[in-house]
Amino acid sequence: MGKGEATRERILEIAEAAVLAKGFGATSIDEVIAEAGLTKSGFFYHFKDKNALAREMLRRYVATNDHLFDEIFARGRQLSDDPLQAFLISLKLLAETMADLPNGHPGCLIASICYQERLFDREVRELTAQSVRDWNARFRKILDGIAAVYPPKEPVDLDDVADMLSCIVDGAIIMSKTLNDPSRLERQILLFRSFVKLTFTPN
Amino acid sequence: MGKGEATRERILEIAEAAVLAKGFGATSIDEVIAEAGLTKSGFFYHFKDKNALAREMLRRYVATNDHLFDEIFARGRQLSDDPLQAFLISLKLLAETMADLPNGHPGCLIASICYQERLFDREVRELTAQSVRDWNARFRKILDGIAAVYPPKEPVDLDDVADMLSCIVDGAIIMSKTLNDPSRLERQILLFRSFVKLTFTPN
DNA sequence: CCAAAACTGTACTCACGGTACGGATTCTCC
DNA sequence: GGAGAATCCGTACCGTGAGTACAGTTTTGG
Repeated sequence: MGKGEATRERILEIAEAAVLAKGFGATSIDEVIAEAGLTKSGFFYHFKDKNALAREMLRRYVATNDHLFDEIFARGRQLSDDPLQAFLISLKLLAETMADLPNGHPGCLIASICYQERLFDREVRELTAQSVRDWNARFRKILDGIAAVYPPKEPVDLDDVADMLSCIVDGAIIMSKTLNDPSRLERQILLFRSFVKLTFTPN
Repeated sequence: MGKGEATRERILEIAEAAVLAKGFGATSIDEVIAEAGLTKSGFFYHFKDKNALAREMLRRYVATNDHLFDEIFARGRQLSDDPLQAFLISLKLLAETMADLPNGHPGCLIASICYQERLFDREVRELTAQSVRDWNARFRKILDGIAAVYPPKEPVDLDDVADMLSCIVDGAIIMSKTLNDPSRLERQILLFRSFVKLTFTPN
């Protein structure tokens, strides 16, 4: 890794924390470069403008999350051959992972960008939309595997159930931050787990 | 209503739409006053700074939502004496109401503020937290009434179930906006309804 | 009609995003 | 070890938006 790449990474890390804490619009380049220890010229050497910064932040965030999901859901399948059990295990792991974050979940970049959409260009907005679609598709695939073995009791749309996980996580992060109570996120994921259990477990 | 009050109301309405569309930080006073048809001096006559604007916007938003909830859940109780049925009816009404918004739900001010917390003073943040607590308490009370008649099958924490509704609505709004698909909000509320039905309906 | 309320106008300040560009390091590779 | 590219600094500048100050003007309601 070249020196430039290391600087880029440092900028992205600092910027992400700042954006999640106070929003993109309120995050000044001046404060980011102050913390990163470089000048304005240095910053604009790496990113042509704030939108370029947003794009790279987003790519970084999505990649990190994808990797996390890969791990968690692979581990679930590894611990049980039954697709339902594997998913329930993974959800438990997900809840634990979220709960273990020291100061609570820092926030969801997609949600943060969502409420400031006009600030970003089409490419950034398309990136957020695509990542949400990908996550939903991932969950949907898992649910398909479960429904093939355990037909759901209540007639539910599996696409909606897949969406629900993202919705709950995003919503619970907001509630955790608003009420300053990190535990809510974990509890909401476990409640979603109860829902899945209740829906697919045969009587 | 004096003329000043009417102007205040007009400013708040314009500002709310702008904030939900692009975030508080990106909403300029200049554009708000241009649309409202008054000068900067006129604006600062009504609000001493942007934080005062945020406070009043929030009060307005919370009051509107409270009123909407009052109506919807009163209507549910009115249509059925059974607490579970009443809640299920109300959730259906809520889903319909959200779906009927012409351009999709404009967004949740609490969520919008949540991701820009550092921009606001303690009073604004306390206002958001209190309104979330109030909504959760409202739902919790309804769930208590249901659980008294229909003990839940899966052992769930009623506080968490109450939280879940807010989480899902907030999360679904984000997904709706991100994917530019207003229908997701309605479907998520109906899915929560399925969850409630599944949890409390006796076999 | 008169005083208070509801504005207007002008003229500032300060912070921030962004541009421009020349120069100085520092790294990399031959 | 030298050359060229990558990385970064310094400085000066522009436009926009938040906010202040304050004197003056219109509008409203009793």
